[in-house]
Amino acid sequence: MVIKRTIREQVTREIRDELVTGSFSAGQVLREAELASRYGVSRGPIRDAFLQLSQEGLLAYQANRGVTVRDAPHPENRPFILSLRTQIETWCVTRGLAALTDGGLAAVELALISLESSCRGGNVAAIARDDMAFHEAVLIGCGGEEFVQPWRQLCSRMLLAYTRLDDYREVYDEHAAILNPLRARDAEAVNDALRRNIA
Amino acid sequence: MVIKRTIREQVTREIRDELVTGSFSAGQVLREAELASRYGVSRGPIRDAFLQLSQEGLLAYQANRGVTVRDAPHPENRPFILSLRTQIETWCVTRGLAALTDGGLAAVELALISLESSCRGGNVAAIARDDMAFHEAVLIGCGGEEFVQPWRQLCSRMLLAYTRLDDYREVYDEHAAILNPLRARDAEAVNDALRRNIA
DNA sequence: GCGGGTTAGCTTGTTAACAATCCGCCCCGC
DNA sequence: GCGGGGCGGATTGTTAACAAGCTAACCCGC
Repeated sequence: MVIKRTIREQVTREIRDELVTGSFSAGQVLREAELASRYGVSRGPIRDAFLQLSQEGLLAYQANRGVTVRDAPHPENRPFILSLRTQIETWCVTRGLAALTDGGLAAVELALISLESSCRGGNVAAIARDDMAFHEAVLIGCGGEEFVQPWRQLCSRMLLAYTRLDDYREVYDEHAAILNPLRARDAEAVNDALRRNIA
Repeated sequence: MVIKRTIREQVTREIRDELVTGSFSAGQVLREAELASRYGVSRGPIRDAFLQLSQEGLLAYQANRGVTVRDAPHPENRPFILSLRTQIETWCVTRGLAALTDGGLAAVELALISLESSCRGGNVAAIARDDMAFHEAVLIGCGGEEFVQPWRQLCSRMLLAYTRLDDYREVYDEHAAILNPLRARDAEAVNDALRRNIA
């Protein structure tokens, strides 16, 4: 089944992937018209994507002057950002794991399958996307919908420094280690695995 | 001096104010055309505003089905959200207060003046706006630009439950109590005042 | 009466043209 | 040579028309 998406969503995802894989260099100015012709669409959806990616922290927006590619968070700040991210995930698990439904668990399992396939393929952008999607599935499964948006914002800019891709196998293993205690509803074990994966 | 802004920014602010003051009820569907004619602009900027406010967590966006007004965070989650917010602010102060420039301090002072005026006027939306602007000025003054966006996302949805407005005077006093130790570059005292204000 | 398909309308998504703004360059006066 | 004003190209901001999708009411067969 091919998922029908709006052009804005496709374009946003394309640009985000290019940003994560480093196709654009930090500080570079992105022109609406250029990307519009590259993707074969009009400037409207490109503008929407720029606006959204600015909110995600990947682009910096200035009125009448376009958007520039942002840099990864300052190295000094990264541990703190990861700490906030960890707190959100573990807090949601602690509070909501007991209420995880079979459907929620299935969503996490699907995310892991997709991640495995991406790791095999070695596509950096896909791995980064599936990595986040996995954690997001855990969050939502544990009733943390409220935290998805701020959580995503904390994560996305860190993706500009997504460097742990020397060993794809390890990425998969770490997430598999999260899924197992999840099945057993063992919150403490899940949180330990989460901390190991994020840190 | 009248600040020249783009229509999108004006409209975004107007709608945000209406959301904060409760002009729209949670769950209500907002129609692009209706707001466009109300503000006398075309649908374009309204769409942009919807997209941005969805990212801020005030609206829920569904493709082809428009946006609905979101509710304030679940009461159970609020203390944790406030905790995250407090951590960001105090961490930035601890790390960056020493580097606060005179210009940065002046920005905070200006924000306090604006807040005082809004408290006098009793305009809820303006108070909420200036309240956030004050904290944002502190963040930026302490070199926390990197955290402004996630911080803002944590705050904005809490504004849907902005209920401490029975005593405007107290709002002002609490912020004045933050500014004083800021002048003296006393990080610990600033953080204490911040915690008292946020909690 | 009831269920399913169809259609009409309303709403959002996309496009391309037009307006406003910005930036760099050149020219002119000094 | 140097600084300021303004001109021109390029880019973003806004608009209105058009396309696509969803919703709900209606009709028809059973």
